[in-house]
Amino acid sequence: MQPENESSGQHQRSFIEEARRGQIVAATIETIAEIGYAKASFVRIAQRAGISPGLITYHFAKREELMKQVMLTVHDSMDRALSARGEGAVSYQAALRAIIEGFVHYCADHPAELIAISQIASAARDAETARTWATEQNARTLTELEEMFREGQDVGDLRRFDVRVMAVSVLAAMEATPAELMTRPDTDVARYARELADLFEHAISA
Amino acid sequence: MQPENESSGQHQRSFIEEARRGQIVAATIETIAEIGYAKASFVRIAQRAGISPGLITYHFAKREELMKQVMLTVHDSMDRALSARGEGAVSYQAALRAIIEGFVHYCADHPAELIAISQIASAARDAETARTWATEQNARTLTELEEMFREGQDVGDLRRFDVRVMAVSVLAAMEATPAELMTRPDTDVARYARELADLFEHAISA
Amino acid sequence: MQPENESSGQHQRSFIEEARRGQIVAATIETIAEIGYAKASFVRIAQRAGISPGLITYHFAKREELMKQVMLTVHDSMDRALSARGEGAVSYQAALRAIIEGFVHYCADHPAELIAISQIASAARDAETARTWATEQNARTLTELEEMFREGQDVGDLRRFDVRVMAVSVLAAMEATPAELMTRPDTDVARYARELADLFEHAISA
Amino acid sequence: MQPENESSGQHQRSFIEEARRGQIVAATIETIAEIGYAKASFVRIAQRAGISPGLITYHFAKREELMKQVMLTVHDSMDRALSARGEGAVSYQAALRAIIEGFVHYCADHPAELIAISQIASAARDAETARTWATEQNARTLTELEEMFREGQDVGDLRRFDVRVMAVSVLAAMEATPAELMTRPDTDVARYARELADLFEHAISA
DNA sequence: TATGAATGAGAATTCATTCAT
DNA sequence: GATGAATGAATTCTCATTCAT
Repeated sequence: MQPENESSGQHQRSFIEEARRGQIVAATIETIAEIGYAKASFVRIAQRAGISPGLITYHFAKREELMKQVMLTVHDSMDRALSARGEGAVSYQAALRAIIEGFVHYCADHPAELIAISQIASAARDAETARTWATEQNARTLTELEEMFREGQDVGDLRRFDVRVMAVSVLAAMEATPAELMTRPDTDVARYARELADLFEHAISA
Repeated sequence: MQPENESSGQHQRSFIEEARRGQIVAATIETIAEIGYAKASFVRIAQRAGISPGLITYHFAKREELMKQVMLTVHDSMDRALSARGEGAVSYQAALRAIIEGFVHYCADHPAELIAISQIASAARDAETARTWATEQNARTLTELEEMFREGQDVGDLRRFDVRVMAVSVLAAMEATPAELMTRPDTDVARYARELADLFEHAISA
Repeated sequence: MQPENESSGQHQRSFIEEARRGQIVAATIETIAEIGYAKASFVRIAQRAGISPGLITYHFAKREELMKQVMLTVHDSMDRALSARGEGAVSYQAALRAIIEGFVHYCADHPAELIAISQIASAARDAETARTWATEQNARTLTELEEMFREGQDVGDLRRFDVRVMAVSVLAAMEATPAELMTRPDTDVARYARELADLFEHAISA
Repeated sequence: MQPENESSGQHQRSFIEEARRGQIVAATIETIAEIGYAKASFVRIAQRAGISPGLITYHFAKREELMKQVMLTVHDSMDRALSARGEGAVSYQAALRAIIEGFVHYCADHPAELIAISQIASAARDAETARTWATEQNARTLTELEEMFREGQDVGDLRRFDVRVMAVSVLAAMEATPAELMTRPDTDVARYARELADLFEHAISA
């Protein structure tokens, strides 16, 4: 059992512990990407990490905790990557383009991460909290997109359309990217990103 | 001995056998929709169908085969529903609209089916062939869409865009529908369908 | 998974199922008696019963259920043995004597059963419900003894003493019997029973 | 290397070592009393003591040794408490009363200790030697009681009864006290002690 | 055809104990 | 003396699949 600080909740982690957790998370991502969530047992993950299965439980009290950490880690990494691009967009069209192109490029650069979180998100087994978190995260993203579209409509930059439908479709199209890039590894990523942004630029503009 | 239900042998099925298979498939769909793929064990499915677990194996040599049959059955049902609407479209825009609206309405009318196939498609456990088949089916659908778009561009009805990106996005947006309808049960389906079609009409038109 | 009838709760058991359950309960009693509760794993119990460990889970959904069934089975057997003796006691002293002597003789005849339930009752692991049930059963027994003593006092047959203390002590003394008989296998059981009854006859009589 | 803490070697313990052992024993008692023997892992005990799990093994070569030390410590504490009361008993009845009342009051004053040793005594896991020692200790106590009763009978102060049965029953009734006090926290301890002593005074007197 | 008892190969999880630091 | 990361064996439980009936 891990010395989880019951009171405050967080338990100050040592350097070595943080490193192990990172290593385990990385091994989990790779394993899921390679053999799929359902076959990604602790034994398999541990083999890849070169540790004993028990050590995973030592660092992550439950399988759920590990999976949630994978989610958090990947989303965090993605957020950092996207926020860099998002700065300084001069129009609603440009802002959406930044989001879409940023996401596509992130997918191209981190395929395993994307596969992992998508599989965890749709896994039924020992991923309840991770899935819940992902759902909430998704809801937040949708709300932000809706808000952006609504603003654009209010100032007259965007045509009148159902902002919810648009937001859902944009997100769906972005999330289809990893599978597409995996299916067709020769895809010209920059072009794909540009075309996807073009598509929705036409869809939102008057 | 069992009926050989593999590819080559094919084995002419009796009426009662066909009926049982249909019953089992239906019970599988309901079970997955209700408790999720991971918990949909043979015992659970058999309970719902009112039969013994052994009988499932008798009719479907492997779990995979059952799941693949679920996929085939649902897609077949969906194809029949869509082809009815698709007839007599007078433009590429109208044809796409027929597909999109048909799909959305199908989702609203058959939620369990959609949940089932989406869970099977993203399950790694004992769904290899089903997933492979779904992937191929997806590829066929994409190709058809691409072809349609290309024709529209060639005759000058549609603007120049990357037909692959468009096809992937259309499919992704459609497949996001079931989750959206589940999350927001009060959605006005007809309006959602119309708006989604509008979106892509703007995206493809010059 | 076992076809546990969720609605009514009970699930009509077949003859063969009942037989297996009985066999597993018997093997559990023997195993606990021999190597102790904590070492009585499913593997050990199954070995003794000559079945596979999985079969135990098949018949008893949780370890707890098995342990509770052991409790119920033993108490039921004991009740049948005691009620035979209890009939026709002509005084409060005689009634208590019947209980005490009956219990002691049962201990002598079924040592393994007694060891098993005592270990389960004091086990912390996967015996929550069984322990709870035993506690309640104990409480009921104590209440019955108290009631009997109170009546005897009211009619003037018994001296005035704290009925609770007496009930607790009688029960404790009886439950100490199995360990004593185990420690000293040469004990003259009939004499032991008689002496124990004598002891409490002196204790309760004026 | 560790301090040899086995029988023969014995190893003169330093002050700090003695202090640590005492601290660990105390933490063990508290932990078992609070969460039960089965859940009282080294990690839990160490948390309560504010030390690392490894340190427990450092001071107690095996888990068994720790549990035995708990037994020894509690019994020692109890012996000191009882011997104070036992001085100056002027009759066999008075001597027995001193023992019984002393024990009951000790139970009321040190509930955690009693819970701990009773759980250890009935635990099968890693408590073999502790249990063995407790059994022997019990045997010694029984022998002393028997001896006392025999003397009383020889001088004619006590009636003729089976001294073994009486000793076993007295001990059993005493050992039932902690559970009773736990079940009924409002019990008047002094009264309970007096009544229990009364009970056996009647049982042994002519 | 159909049953359902039985198997056996995993799965996650727990934890005393070890050992490099 | 003390730490705490790491191990590895053991545990219960799940379930597709088999097979005697």
